[in-house]
Order: sequence, then C-alpha cells, then structure tokens
Amino acid sequence: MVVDNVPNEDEHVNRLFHALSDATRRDILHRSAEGGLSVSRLAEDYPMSFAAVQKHVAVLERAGLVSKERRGREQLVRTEPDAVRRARAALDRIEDLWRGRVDRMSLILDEELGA
Amino acid sequence: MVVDNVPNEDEHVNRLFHALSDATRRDILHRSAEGGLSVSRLAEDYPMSFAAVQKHVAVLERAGLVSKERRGREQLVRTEPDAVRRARAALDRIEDLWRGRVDRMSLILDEELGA
DNA sequence: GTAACCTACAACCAAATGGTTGTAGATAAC
DNA sequence: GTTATCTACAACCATTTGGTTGTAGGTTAC
Repeated sequence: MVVDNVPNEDEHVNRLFHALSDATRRDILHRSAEGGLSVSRLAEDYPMSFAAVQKHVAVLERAGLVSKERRGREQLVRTEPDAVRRARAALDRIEDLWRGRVDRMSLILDEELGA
Repeated sequence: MVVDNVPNEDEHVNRLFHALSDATRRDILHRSAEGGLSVSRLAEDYPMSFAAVQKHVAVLERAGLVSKERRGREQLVRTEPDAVRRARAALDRIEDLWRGRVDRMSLILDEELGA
C-alpha cells in the first residue's frame, strides 16, 4: 500500500491546477494576495452561501495556495506565493519542452524522477 | 442575457486549468509537444481504454491546449504553445499582485530603515 | 450573562467528471 | 473486396464537485 496521506508530486500538481480552475477561487486568490481577509469578509462579495465560499477556501488550502491564520473569532486568509510559483514551474516544464530546450529538460526530468 | 456560446475569458481560463489538473493530460501535453502523435499511439502508454484517452485529448482540445490534424486515418495531436502561455499569464497576474504587495512592503521598510 | 458574529462541519442534492463497453464510419493493408 | 486499424460517439455507471440548509462551538460586544 502506498502511503497516500503524503501525496506525491502529481497529486499535488493536480490539486494546484484544480484549485485554479474556478473563477471564484481565482478571485479569492487575488483578493487574499493583498492582505489578510476573513472568510466572511470574502464571502460577502460572491453570489453564494458562506458555506460555499468556505469550501472554496478549503480547496485552495488543500492545494497549498492559501493559508489561514486565526485572529480572534475570525480566520484570515492569505495566499501563499510559493504555491503560485510551483504552478508556474509546472507550466514552464511544458513550455520548455515545446521550445525544444532538451538540455534544461533532462535536468528537470532528473529532478522529477528523484534521481 | 450574456451570450455564452462565445465563452468569456473566465470560462476559457477555467477550461485551461481544468485541463491541466490531470496527470494523464499533462503527460499527453508533454508528449505531444515533441511532435505529432496519433491518438492511438498516445493511448498505448496509459492504463485505460482508447476511448478514455480520446476524452482526455478532447478536454485538452476544448481548452485550446492541443489541436488535431488529420493525416490519413490517424489524427495527429500537437500542443498549442500559445495556450500554455495564456495559462502562465493568468498565474502571472496573481503573482504580480503578490509581488506588488511585497514591493510596497519593502518600500516601506526602506523608508523606515533608511530615513 | 446574553446576544450577535465567525467558523466548522454534516447531510443532502444536481450536475459534471472519468472511466467503461459497444457501435459505426473512414482509411490503409493485403 | 475483405480485413484490420484508427477514430468518433453514444449510453451507461460510480465518484467527485459545487452548491444548499441546518446544527453546533467559540469569540466578541453589550
């Protein structure tokens, strides 16, 4: 049995892009990049229930794109720039392949295969 | 009423990231970046039916990430670099926002420490 | 203390997703 | 011409997703 509470890299990238595939979640990312917004504050601006926004934040959190910090009774959401950069790196790998940068590619492959 | 058979930008980005949120599809992208592979050729290497791979290619195609070119009885798949770049641009917007915040912060820090 | 607010989480539901098998149409090979 | 190959697409199924409402616990305000 594979230990899958320690997700592998593929699963992590899956979650990253899945989290980014929803306009509400991308908007939450944008707004939370500015500073710490509470979940209910975020929820005010979307045409859906508080619980729905809470779920969107949870998806972003599982993807590592945001983290939450408790302050009093509210939970402040802030985006994690490292995760955004990881997503970009995944796209870079695809783009590099297209450009035929085989040299950089083999380096990256080594990385990915853990060799 | 919004004309929505002409998908707006959000919908397009949704499809882009959704297409990227699956490891099989990312692998197809990687392999199709090298050159034109037929769908059945692609399908050989995945532990699923031909129809399943066909669906994955369709998802990539709807996202604009690949295009198909008929050659004889086979359909050659090749990745569209422009779409990959569009996805990166969406991430760049998020990252820019964050970087903007950091720049402002370092500015403030500079002021405080330097003045 | 009580009321109001913020969050967590469960239960439920419709729709989308990711897979399957099966059928059918074109093209290539023999 | 027949057969094999490649693709398209429909129908079906289990699971996930994205939304809802409802309940409960913690924190702040009065």
